[in-house]
Amino acid sequence: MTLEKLGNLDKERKDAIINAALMEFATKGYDEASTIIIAKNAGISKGLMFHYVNSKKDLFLYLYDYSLEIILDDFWGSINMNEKDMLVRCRQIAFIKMELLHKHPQLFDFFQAAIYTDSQEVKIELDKKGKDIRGNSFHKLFENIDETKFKDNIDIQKAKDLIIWSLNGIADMLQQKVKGLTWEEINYDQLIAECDSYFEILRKSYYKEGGIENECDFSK
Amino acid sequence: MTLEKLGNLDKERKDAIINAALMEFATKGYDEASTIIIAKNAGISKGLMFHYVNSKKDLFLYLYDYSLEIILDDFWGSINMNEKDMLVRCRQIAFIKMELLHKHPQLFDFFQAAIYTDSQEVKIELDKKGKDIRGNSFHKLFENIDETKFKDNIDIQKAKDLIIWSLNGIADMLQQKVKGLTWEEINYDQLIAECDSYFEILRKSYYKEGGIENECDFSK
DNA sequence: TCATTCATTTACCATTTTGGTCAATAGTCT
DNA sequence: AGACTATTGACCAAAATGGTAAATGAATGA
Repeated sequence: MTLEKLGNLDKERKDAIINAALMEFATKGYDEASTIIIAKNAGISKGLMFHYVNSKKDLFLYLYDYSLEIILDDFWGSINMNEKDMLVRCRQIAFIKMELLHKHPQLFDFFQAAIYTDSQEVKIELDKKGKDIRGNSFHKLFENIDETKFKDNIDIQKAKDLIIWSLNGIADMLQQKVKGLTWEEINYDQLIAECDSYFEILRKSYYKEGGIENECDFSK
Repeated sequence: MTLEKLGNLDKERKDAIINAALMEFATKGYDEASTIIIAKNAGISKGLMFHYVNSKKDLFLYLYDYSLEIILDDFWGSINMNEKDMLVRCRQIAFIKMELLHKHPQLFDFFQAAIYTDSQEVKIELDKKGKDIRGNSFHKLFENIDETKFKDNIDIQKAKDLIIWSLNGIADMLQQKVKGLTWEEINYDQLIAECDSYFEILRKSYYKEGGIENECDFSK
């Protein structure tokens, strides 16, 4: 979804509209979101806003693509896919996710609202896009992993699953601890330490013993 | 939240109202749900429905308590808390959850809608109740666990966390596989086998070696 | 048969809110 | 001044909402 008129705007106004819309949709959901409030918070009249965006629906879908692009670009720009150690990559993912959450809190809030919206008007098209992402991006995350590090007596694919699920848990925990805090209030070192202690256990659990210290580099 | 008038009704009509309301709220969310549709699907007029339930809000909160009670009773009635083996208990939880999902699909759908509703009208009271449950019930789930089975060189609490997160993943996987299928279409044995292969890995990963066969009883 | 009481319906309401439009205005450049 | 664009805000038709209360129907009892 592209909005020509909005795209050719000075950055300031464009951002004002986008931010106002993100916030409104994030807090109220699609149906309850009011176009007049968006316009007001963007500092323009409703009439002008509808001059830039053809309809509420288009604006919403535009925001979805826009947010997704920013987040995904940021994500794939941050992650080092040369790292073949599954656990180190997981560690990266956990922290990148946390950082993204802090860098773009509105975007994440918007996404949560977008995903759980019931509105028939946008749900179908949202589902379509969602499927693509989960299909495309997710399994890319764990491609090219060095499987020789895993213990021999376990099913490696299933072990990977378990690690991914554990990663989800760790990331959620991080997210909860960080929620609402400012960047300065966070004790980053402590967070890293706690996080690493979990990965340490995962390593002991799923990797072969020996050759640990030198092979597995936990530095970022 | 109790609704006197509704409680003193013949079961048939009461159920009709409850089911109609559950479905409507589940599919549309609180705000979008229409009282007239609920009444119609329950086979009565709107006027009569408002004679039984004072307001839309009361009906919604009543359903929340009602659903929760049914599910929790069923859950705690099914689980064997004498089982001290963490992994066996997890296995129980996974399957009970799956069974509950099949027994009361409407209730789960309703809950999902209820939890993710944005409506200011009910959100506050919902949050209140939600906190109680997570605080009370959840940590009860993993009380009284035999910790001697865990490996000595790892932090047991963290290992428990990792197992719980893995359980979440396993349960979600089960849920997805079972979604939409009828009870007969499900290859239960295969599901159990797959599930157990994950728990097998978890056992190898987090428990001490030896004494496995006889100590860990995977029969239900 | 009539009256009373209950269950139920139906017509109605007051209000709110919505996304979207368009004629009028203000501002800017030549 | 005149031409052109950017911007406003009053206005709309329509829907749909939760809730009410008078009217109707059914059942009971004398």
